[in-house]
Amino acid sequence: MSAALTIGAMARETGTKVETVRYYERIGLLPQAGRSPGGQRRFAPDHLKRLNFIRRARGLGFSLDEVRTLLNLADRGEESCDEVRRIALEQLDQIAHKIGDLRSMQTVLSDMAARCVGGTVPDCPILDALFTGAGQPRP
Amino acid sequence: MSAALTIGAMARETGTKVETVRYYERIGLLPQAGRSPGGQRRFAPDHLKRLNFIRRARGLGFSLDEVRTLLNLADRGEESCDEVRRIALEQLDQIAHKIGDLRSMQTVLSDMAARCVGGTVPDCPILDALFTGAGQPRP
DNA sequence: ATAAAACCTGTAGTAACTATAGGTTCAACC
DNA sequence: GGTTGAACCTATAGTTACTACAGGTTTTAT
Repeated sequence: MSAALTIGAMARETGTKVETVRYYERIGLLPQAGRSPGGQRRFAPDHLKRLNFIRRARGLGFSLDEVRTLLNLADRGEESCDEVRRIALEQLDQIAHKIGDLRSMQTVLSDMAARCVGGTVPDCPILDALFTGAGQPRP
Repeated sequence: MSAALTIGAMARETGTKVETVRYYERIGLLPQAGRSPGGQRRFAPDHLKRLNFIRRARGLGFSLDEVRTLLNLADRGEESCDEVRRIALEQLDQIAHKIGDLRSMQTVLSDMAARCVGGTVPDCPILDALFTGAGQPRP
């Protein structure tokens, strides 16, 4: 028998609140956990992996619906291959954009931090450098 | 006189809902817009730039509070240079992590899409490849 | 001049948590 | 075997960040 995790352990290891873990189970993002004789949840390592994924994806700005889609991709076997490919490419596109945006931010912030060492921030125009004008349409 | 934008134009150009623009103004993320004689909002190009920034940053998983912090960095002149530097470095750290996570996702999704061309998805273990939180040291 | 589109305020609803209340189970110690 | 305190349970209410009306006014195009 592999190690069964309590909800507290799950939360601790993923930086999640206990209540949030229960919430994810309730809305079906995490499959129902097993229960102890007394009725407390006992999670399998698989649950932990899944929760970890959810949290990271959320931190990157994916909605719970998008996370659900990504997880379905993972769960799905070989059936519906075209669909899998379509979704994967769609997400890749979004990810490329996100990385681009983060890179721009990185550049500007590094510049700023570097200039700050000198003693003054001349007039750090973070907005100008980064997000001038209208950006790409969002999917 | 530079072009004054209606709220609809602002929304259209940034992929935002009109209501959301008003919301940002209400909570002080966007400074008060000017008004037409009849009382409708008229935004300056600066507002557009700012709104654009907010939207992108939100799409990258920054909270409104973090966005506010970032905007304050931009607004601040040369005063409080140490503070600016501290926050910039902090955000840089976060951004580096986010880029790393997105890269992992990219790798796995590309692999999946590539394999899908062949006709079948053998058993694409997106979770295993990516976020094996179980025992892996977090970067 | 008029009609449709876009705007206004104000309020209520949704998504994704987060906190609290009031009670039960578990594990560790005597 | 009894007790006690941390961790757990359900259920519900509150928070954040929007989003969607309702009911009315202003713009704009004919």
